[in-house]
Amino acid sequence: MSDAADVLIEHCREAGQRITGPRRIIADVVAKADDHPDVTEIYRRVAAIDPGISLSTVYRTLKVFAATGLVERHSFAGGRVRIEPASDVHHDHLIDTESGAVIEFRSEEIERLQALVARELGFELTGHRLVLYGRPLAKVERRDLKR
Amino acid sequence: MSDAADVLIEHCREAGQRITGPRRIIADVVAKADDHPDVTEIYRRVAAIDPGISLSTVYRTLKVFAATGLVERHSFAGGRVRIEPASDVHHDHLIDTESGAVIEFRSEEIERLQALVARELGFELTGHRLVLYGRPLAKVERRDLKR
DNA sequence: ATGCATTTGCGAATGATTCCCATTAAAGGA
DNA sequence: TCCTTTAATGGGAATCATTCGCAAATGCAT
Repeated sequence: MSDAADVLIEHCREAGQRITGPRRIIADVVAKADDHPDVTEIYRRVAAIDPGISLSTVYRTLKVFAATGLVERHSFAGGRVRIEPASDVHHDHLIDTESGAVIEFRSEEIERLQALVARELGFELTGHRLVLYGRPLAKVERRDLKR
Repeated sequence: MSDAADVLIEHCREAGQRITGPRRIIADVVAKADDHPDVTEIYRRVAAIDPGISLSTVYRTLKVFAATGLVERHSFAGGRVRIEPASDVHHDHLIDTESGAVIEFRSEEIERLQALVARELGFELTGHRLVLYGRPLAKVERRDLKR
């Protein structure tokens, strides 16, 4: 049981949620995940620890965790939702279109511009979702990397 | 049958696709849509013109149009795909979290920064998806709208 | 007009996610 | 520690969007 999982559990308790066996295990799996797994994959990992835990419970628990802000639910490419433990520092994602790998990044400038754009349109920015899709540059192409 | 629909049809023909009755109607409906309807909504509008057209055909045709670059398929909030006729000028979307309305916008600066960020990470930006979520500012709140 | 490959319609199939509900198990107090 | 209350669980059915399979219909080049 990792420290990060303990943090999840603790927040969960503070949110008035019961701390159950399944939730401990799901928290543990999610806390350890650094690869944005989908729900089915989380279910697999959970089932590897306790095969008795149902898919329904995984879905429900993830929803609870998400509502409490403990995990984020992304829907990158069409279809299934992918999960990542919430981190205090917000970040966006870049998807390697060749390997499917998910790279995290953060750009203060983009963040700032988004809020600005929203305000110009008459809105208070309450959230956003930015996903970049890119093809890895060959080494030779990187030579003229500016800035 | 609008001009825009004719353009769709023409491109479709150039792409080696057969121009059928259903496709004409779907092209017409899509070309007229300025509200990012989902597939079911398009089906409703199509069926209002020719009730014989099946939902499958709508799905298939939209996929063909999308593959040919004639329409874009977004998946904003969880679940269903939403359609919009492709325009030559790229834009992103802001969702009014209170009404669900979709507002289009374009920010050259954000576009530029995205490409820059991607390059810094070692990628050539091939696409992106940016959705802002915002709450409409009350009139009184807008008074100090900067810039 | 004719032949043939594409499309279509319709219903069944899929896949992800949610719902229902009887059973089980936390949490808090006696 | 032992109840009581109430939320959580398991598992299967239900839902929703989307895709498939295939026989019948229809564009389009000849």
